[in-house]
Amino acid sequence: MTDRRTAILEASARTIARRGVRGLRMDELAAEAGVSTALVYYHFKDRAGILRRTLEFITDRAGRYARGQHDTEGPTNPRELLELSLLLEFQDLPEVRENSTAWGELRASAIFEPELREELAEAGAAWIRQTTELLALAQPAATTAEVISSAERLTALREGLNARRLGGILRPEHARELMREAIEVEIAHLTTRR
Amino acid sequence: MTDRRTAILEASARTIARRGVRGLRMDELAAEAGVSTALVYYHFKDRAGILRRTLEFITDRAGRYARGQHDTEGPTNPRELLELSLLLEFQDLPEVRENSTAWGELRASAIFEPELREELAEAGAAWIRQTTELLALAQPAATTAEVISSAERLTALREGLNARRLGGILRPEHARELMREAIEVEIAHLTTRR
DNA sequence: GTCTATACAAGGATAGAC
DNA sequence: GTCTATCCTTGTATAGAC
Repeated sequence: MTDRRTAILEASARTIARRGVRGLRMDELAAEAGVSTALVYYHFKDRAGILRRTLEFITDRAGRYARGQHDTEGPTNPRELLELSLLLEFQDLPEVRENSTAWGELRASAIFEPELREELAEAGAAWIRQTTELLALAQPAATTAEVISSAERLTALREGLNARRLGGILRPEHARELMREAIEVEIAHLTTRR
Repeated sequence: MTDRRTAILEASARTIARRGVRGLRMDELAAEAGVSTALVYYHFKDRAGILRRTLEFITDRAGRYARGQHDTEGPTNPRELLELSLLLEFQDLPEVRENSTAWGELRASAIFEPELREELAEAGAAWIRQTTELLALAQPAATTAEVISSAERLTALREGLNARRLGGILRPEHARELMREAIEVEIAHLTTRR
């Protein structure tokens, strides 16, 4: 593959997705990456360091992945782009699932690891921004404030549904369906308003 | 207070809310409860045991708390009861905050601790049931299927908003506002339908 | 940059007395 | 039921050679 550093980050995402943040062991991570534990420390200083960098890595990868989708599918209308972007996470592709599992784990653990919070807040804000833009395109008549509120609800719902799906108490198809309906409901709300 | 066993469970909820599941240390828990570590093991067998029982304890306490609210506020209409029940978690009372922080933590860790999943799924289902009932009362004309979907979205949104609030990237008042609007939007949706 | 070997701390769990 | 004392596994981190 690429350089060792990247290999370690990939291994970290994979391991976190499989065992959780609490279950991430430095030696296991090293083995997964095919390097020695010492090298992990050389590149990332300590455990907190890999966590921070892994969150960064996952965020970037999710962004790349989402952008890739948009390009492949060709130009479509805002409404369809919105669905595409909000439903992406619920696809049952291994890579997507790994990313969102790891993401969910890191998000949860950020509550008690202040170091991760800034990165996390930024990623969350970016999601809201992107959703707001697409919603505004889909429904130009609506107030900015209302569009933002809708975007906040949709992204928060997405995370809530994802948490349930990862917990195994909600099937992916059902999550997708609920998400799709929510988009419909919010757009209808923005339409009928005044 | 009551018996030691309960004291340990209370201490566990408190400690998980403060340090997270990952940060829960048997000796710290024991100290918090004012007992020896050995006693914790005597009552709960092992670490997984306290986690399981703490989840159970928190679920019960949340239920008691919610019911208490309803009684105190006196009989109101379904719509108001619905708001009350869905907004309860976002109040900034220490006890409520502790409960929902610990709950969020346990939910997140359940992904990797199958033992917790059953309990968790049941609690989630109970929330959906209760919300469905209140929604159906508030909007008797709607289809059962549609009401259930709305309830699923509202409860998932509640969890998503709560995760953000706990992560410190969403203020409680704003969470409440978004939740309140979501109820409005969903009820409007159920009304206009056919 | 990368490895082998190892020090060292932390934390889960139990034995045995009261 | 409850405590004191302690064991011992597991896991983080570093020293030092290549």
